[in-house]
Parts: sequence; structure tokens; C-alpha cells
Amino acid sequence: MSEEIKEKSLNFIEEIVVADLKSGKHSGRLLTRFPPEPNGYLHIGHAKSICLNFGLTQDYGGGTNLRFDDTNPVTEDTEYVESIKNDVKWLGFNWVNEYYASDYFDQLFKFAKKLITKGLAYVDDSSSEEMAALKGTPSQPGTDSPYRNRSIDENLQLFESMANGEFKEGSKVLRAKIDMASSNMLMRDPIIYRIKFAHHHRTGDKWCIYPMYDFAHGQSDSIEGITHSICTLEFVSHRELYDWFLEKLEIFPSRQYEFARLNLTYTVMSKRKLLQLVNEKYVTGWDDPRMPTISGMRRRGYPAKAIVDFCDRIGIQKRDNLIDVSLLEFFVRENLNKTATRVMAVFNPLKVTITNFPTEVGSIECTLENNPEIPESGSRSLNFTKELWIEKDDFMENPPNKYFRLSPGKMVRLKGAFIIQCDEVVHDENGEVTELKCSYIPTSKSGQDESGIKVKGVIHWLPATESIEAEIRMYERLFKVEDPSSEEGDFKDFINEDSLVTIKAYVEPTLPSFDGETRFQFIRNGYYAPDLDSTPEKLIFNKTVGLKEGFKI
RNA sequence: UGGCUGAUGGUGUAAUGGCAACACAGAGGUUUUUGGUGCCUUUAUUCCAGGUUCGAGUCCUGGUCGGCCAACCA
Repeated sequence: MSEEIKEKSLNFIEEIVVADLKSGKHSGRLLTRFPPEPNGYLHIGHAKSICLNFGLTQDYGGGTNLRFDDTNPVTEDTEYVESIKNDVKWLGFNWVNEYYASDYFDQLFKFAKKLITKGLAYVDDSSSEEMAALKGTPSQPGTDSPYRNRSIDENLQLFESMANGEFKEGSKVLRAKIDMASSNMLMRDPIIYRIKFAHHHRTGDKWCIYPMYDFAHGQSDSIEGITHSICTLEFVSHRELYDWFLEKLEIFPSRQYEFARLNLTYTVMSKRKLLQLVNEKYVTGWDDPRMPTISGMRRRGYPAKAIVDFCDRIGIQKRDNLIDVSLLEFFVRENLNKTATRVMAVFNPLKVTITNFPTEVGSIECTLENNPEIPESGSRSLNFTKELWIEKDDFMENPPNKYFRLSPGKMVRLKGAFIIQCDEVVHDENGEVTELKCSYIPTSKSGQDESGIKVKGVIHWLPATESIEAEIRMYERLFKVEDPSSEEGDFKDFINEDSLVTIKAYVEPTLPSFDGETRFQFIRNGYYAPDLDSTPEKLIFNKTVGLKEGFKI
């Protein structure tokens, strides 16, 4: 095997990992984690993080934990836990451990008391307004809280009482005692525990105090022995605090590294905004095929591999980015081109009557290949009959130059069947074309063409009486502007009202026999996937993505 | 008027002091029983000003512009 090993350039995090492994840091151990908060569904931005974290340990050894960052019981729910696990698995990744920050509540409580004991935390009775007022601004230092110098004993006692439910929600918090004049706002005595009389999805009513993110995340990393804790750029300023806690608590020094989150054109990526779209019914749910969620993309028909390939291609960097959604669509098409079963569907039927059809025959069986990219994929049959449907767009009475579909007097091949010639155009009283009378060339059958006729155009068709109806959900981008979040005003003002158009179409009669996992290419049209709600009795297809458009009139 | 962070074609990503490359998007051609696919060609890039160096996208200095930071969210 002297295969040329292509030199892959490493992203900056891989470089760090490789260097750490080489230097023997943590005895060469590598452990990452993917830490979602179970308060929403995963989206394509999370996929980037998933591919990074799991990809690192796939490439360099070690493992990745799935850890739910469930420190805020009022927004979190097991529904989200289940969807997140399902989505990670669907993308093709396996975690070594499933953990919850709430698993560490007892330990975190002890850590807090240790901080108090070291004189590094205190209970503050200030209201949130008072605290905000004393916090200062990024360019002006804050002021010490009047409660900042309580004794260690008093703090310990007060904190225990907080945990025992002796104080009202919002009346007291535990704060780290750091530096109210720090240029980093997060170091100005951050709140580390607050009172919430809320039912937690895992710990139930055991606690009425819950740690803040900053007091849970780094410690959870440390407890698990995470070597590389990877997060997005907005956490850069949290790193100083992250390190401070680990140092003062004298626990395993996990390290945090930050990369730029993914932004995609014509969509929004914050969970807050996505939740709003769901709650306010702009979409049908988290898994609406227009959503940038993993479940939405899955429902739309995006293959997991296309998403992973996309994430590999966009790379990992620290600069803000806005990636063209057409790059994602490229990977979807690339994948589906190799896997989708080719079938024919007619969206806007125009009747074609074959005037010279041998009526004594009834129908002529034609054989169509399932996928030209995969010769072994086999074939299926479709009947060529006297009355057919073709697409309205495939006929023009007065065609422009270079239009090589059907027009009066011209010939075209019906895909997988015969060459036909348009002899007569039938109009209604408004001048609309209602029917084409055509003759077919009996010797031109696909695969055994002896006619010697060469035609430029090939169009799709269906037997009029044998094709069946299906509901087609046509999706377009959810927003009318490239970057809804950066526009002035409410992002919802830029929603594309035509992002879902439901239509009826005719499809081949064999379609009900395929299972729900089959991905289709409606020839010359696009890729389509059976919707979750589709049944053999009522077929429903989601438009995954269109084919690249060539000729435009 | 603070701190942190970043800047390479239209969009992304590489080049680790030595010919600025790859993908997507765009344009053109070719093949094709999908105006798809494949194949070929092509347009277009180092934020600015100095400096170091034989040589700078890369190193240094100073600017400019962008992003993040003042939730009892994560």
C-alpha cells in the first residue's frame, strides 16, 4: 500500500489536540464532550459542534461524552433530551457516557461551600436591579455590594438556609467574590447559585437552588476529566472565570477552546428565535422541514451524510461567517444523486392523446431504470397508454430558440418510452391549451429504437388513467433576506410567506410500494422524500431540494 | 471613553517566511434517452500605512473595520 497520503490541513483545534497528544499532556488522554441544554431541538449549528467534538475523538482516539447542561429547570424538558439523543445518533455518532450537569448538583453544592470557606463567595441579599446598578458598565468599574463582607460562618449558614428553602425566590443569591473593578464583566462577582422553586426534569423537587452555567459547566468538565472543552466564541470571556473556578477549587484543569458558530444564509440559528417560530406557529413544529433543525432537515429528506460532509467542508475557525445555504444544498444533491430512486411525477398535467395508439393493445409496457448512477439498482415498469399526462411547461405553442421540448409539429422523446410528434393543439374558449394530439413512432421504443430519428428533447410523462395522486409540499427558504438577524427590526418581518406551497401531483402507480426511507428524484424536477405523515393510501412528499436548473426561458 | 477577539475571490476554507490554492456560487463548452450527473475551460482574492527580510497573506509597529461582553439564560 503505497497510496499517496493526502496531507490534510488541520484546523486550529486539531493542531492543539495534536500538540497536546505529542507533548504527553494528560498522559495522552483525549476526552471531549457535547453539552447541549435540553431546552430546544438541535440545529445545523449544533451539528458543526457535534462533528467537531466527536470527529476529534474518532480521528485521534479517546471518546466524547454527551452531557446535558440542565441547570435551569424552568426551560428544560425531557422531550428535548430525547430529541437531542435521537439527532446525535441519526448523525452517526456514539457517545461513551450520557451525563447530566444535574448529576453533579451534590458535588457542585460542596464546591460552593468550599469557595465560601475560602472566603471566595458570599450570599447577597440585593435585588437584581440593585445588583445591576452596582455592576458598572464595560467601561466603568462596579461597586462592591454592601453584603460583600459577611463572615464565612454567616455565609455558610445563609447558603444552607437557601438550600433548605427558607428564603423566597429572588431574595438571595450566592456570588463569587472576585473583583468588581475587573475589565471582564463576568469577573465582577458573578452569581453562582440562585433560588428557584422549580421542578427539575431529573432531580424533581430535591433542590430549590440551582447553579448558574459558569458554576456548573467547567466543574462538570473537570469532574468528567474532559481534556478539551470546546465551545463557541461568545464564551471567550467566560474562560477567565472557568479557569478561576477550577484553580480555586483545586480540581482537574480542563481547558476551554472557542470556535466561531455557524451561520447560514436565509435562516436564523438561535434557539430563542427558533422557539418563537414554533410557538407563534410560523412553522408546524421543531421538525418542520423549513427549520434549520436536524429533525427538520431529516424530515425534509436531507441525508445525515450530507450534513456531516457539509460540516467537514466549512471548517473550524474563529472568524464570524455566514455560509451560503447553496453549499449545504450541494452536499444534499451530491448525496441524493447517488442514492435516490428515479421516478416520474407530473405537477401540472397537460393531456396528450396518442392518435395512432393501437387500441386493440390497451397498453405497452415500458421499462425504466431506477438509478442510472447504480446499474444494479434494477428497473420497474410503467404502461404507455393512449392518454398520457405531460408537464404543461414541456409544451410551448410559440417556442423561443433552443427550446427543445414539445411544440407544434416537433418531436420529443418520452423518457423510457417512445418518440412522439405533436400534430394538433386543442384550445378551450379562452385560448388555453387543453390537449395535444400526438402520434407516436412505434419503432422508437427505448432500448430497441430502430426509427433512426434523433431528438434533442426528452420529457417525463405518466399514463393518465393509471397514475395516482400525491400531495407535494413545496418548500422554499424561510426568510426573504440573507441574514434576517442582522436586519433592522424584528426578524419575523422577513419571513417568506410562500415558504410552503402544497400542491397535488400525479406520480407513478408503483410509489406506494416503496418504504418511508426511500429518497426519490422526480426526474427533471428535484429530490423528494416521503413525509412522516405519508401513508400508502395518502402519499405525501416533501421537496428536499430542486435539481440544478439548466435552460431558462 | 474599557476588555476580549477577528480580518485571504461573491461565499467558505487552505497556504505554518519561498509560484496565493481548493470547494461552492457565476460564465462558457462537452457528454448525456433527466436542460440532472460526469468531464473540460473560465471570471474573481491577501483591510490600510509603514517596517524587518534576498523574499511577507504569514513576522513587527500604528491605524481602520467587524464580532462578543453590563440575564438570578446557556
